[in-house]
Amino acid sequence: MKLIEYTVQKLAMMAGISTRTLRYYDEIGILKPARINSSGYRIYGVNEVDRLQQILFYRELGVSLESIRDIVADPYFEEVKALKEHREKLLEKKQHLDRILANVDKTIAVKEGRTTMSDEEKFAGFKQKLIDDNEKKYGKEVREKYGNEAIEKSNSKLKKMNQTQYDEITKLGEMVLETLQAAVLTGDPAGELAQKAADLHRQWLSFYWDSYTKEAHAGVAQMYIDDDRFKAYYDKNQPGAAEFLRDAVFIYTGISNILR
Amino acid sequence: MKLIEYTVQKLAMMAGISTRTLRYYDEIGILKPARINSSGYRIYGVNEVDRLQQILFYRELGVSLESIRDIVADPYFEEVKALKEHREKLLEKKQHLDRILANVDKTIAVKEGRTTMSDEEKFAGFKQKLIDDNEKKYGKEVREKYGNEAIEKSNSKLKKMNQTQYDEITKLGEMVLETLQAAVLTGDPAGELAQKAADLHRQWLSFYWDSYTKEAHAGVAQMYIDDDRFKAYYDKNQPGAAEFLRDAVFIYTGISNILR
DNA sequence: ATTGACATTGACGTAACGTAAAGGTATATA
DNA sequence: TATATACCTTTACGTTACGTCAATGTCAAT
Repeated sequence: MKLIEYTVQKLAMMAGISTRTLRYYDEIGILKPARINSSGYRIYGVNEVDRLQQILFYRELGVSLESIRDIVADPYFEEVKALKEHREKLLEKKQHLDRILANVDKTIAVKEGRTTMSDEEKFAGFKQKLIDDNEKKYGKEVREKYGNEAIEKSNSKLKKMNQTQYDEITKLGEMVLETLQAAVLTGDPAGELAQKAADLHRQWLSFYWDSYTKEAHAGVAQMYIDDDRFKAYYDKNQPGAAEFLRDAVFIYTGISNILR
Repeated sequence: MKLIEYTVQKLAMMAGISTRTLRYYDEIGILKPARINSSGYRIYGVNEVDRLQQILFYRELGVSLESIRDIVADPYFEEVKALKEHREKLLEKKQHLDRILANVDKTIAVKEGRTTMSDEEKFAGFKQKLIDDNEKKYGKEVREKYGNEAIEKSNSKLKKMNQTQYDEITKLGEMVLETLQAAVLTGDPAGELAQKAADLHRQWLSFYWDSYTKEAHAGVAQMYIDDDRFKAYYDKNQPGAAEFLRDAVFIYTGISNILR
């Protein structure tokens, strides 16, 4: 069995990256060479090839190099599990592209006079970060407002979150919006769809909160009505959506009219 | 008809970007506000909404802001045509994701012991830029070596190339490689597949050259054999691929043995 | 010995913003 | 009218992930 080794140019060319990138990766400790030969050259082996592959998968998914380093250097890093997560995330990325493609198609239809489109709709597919950004910005304010101690601990939990979990939140946030939109059309906040939206909303919030309580959930939902920033956001696509979500959550939690 | 206007936060929130991004886009001239009100606030209108949408489509495709500015600011910019190009490029991006997904799937199979994979294969999907990078690096050298005057003009043509055309080259380069690999298996440089590879190769080169000549084409193919950089690159996946491509091109051009 | 390809380190620069400070403006409320 | 809050501005510094270049050492072929 011949031991295959690569210098920087060979590995870079094989992987489709620059030699500069390999040196940078050595420098920041994300991909160290197997050894340094007597001339001072970096020599990479099969283990480094496999790690570079993983790095490139994560990079493709937009993960920062710092995060990638923390992930792949973990002694408990499980390669196959990571690969399966890559797979999921890549499929989500494809769905994201589909949403943008749908946007392009609709925009073409608009320009050709076949249909119309709100200014909001023109940015469909570009806003997935918005909902969780809102929670990041206002979540603390909610907790201060409603004085729930369990929720106060959410900052430490948020910091432990890696990119994969972050993406999970993104997906959940989208599902909340989509389900909510469909549920509003039913007009029934106690109905199956509305209760599903409320449950998804709970799941989404649970990423930020160390522990979940129905009171806090209901409090957040009420804030959507009381606070024009949230109300405007949810109502932009569908008038009444914020109020509907509030009603659905009240029914879901069994808590209503207490917070007014 | 009420005239809709947006300040930075409203437009940014709607588009899923930051207010900082909008100010930056104003600064670099890619998206100027419709007007500045008496307080000095940026006010955007429907035209700016549409332009921002186009900017975000291009950004999604990885086009630099400088290029985007040149494209959208062109008086002859055709919106619908651009949208249709976005569509094509997005579909290609999906195909790129499919290649990476296939790579992930195969890598999982390897780790689970179901199949094997070369080091080269481990980077499938990450190398689309490599071939045209090679031409960029060595193309001028070829022209100096063979003294073809028509080819000397390729620098000016290359500079006029926009991102869409650049991506077109990428796609063609891939097709050359794929077709070449299949053709080598036939063992017949005069066969249909081999001649297709030679033709794709010609198309790819034609992006760089103002005018095509058979002599220059044959010269490049011969260089693949004479120059270890090219030979090593093409032979890495399949031993003999560089020589096979040389033979196929000689037959395609009807020029052989002249350049030796 | 010479030449060309490949390696090293060190260093500067860049694209595309994120973040923060200082200060002005708009709006609602007491 | 005063105050508080949200929003706006400009200025300026910092960050991430490299690209580019210079100076110099190493390897292999002639």
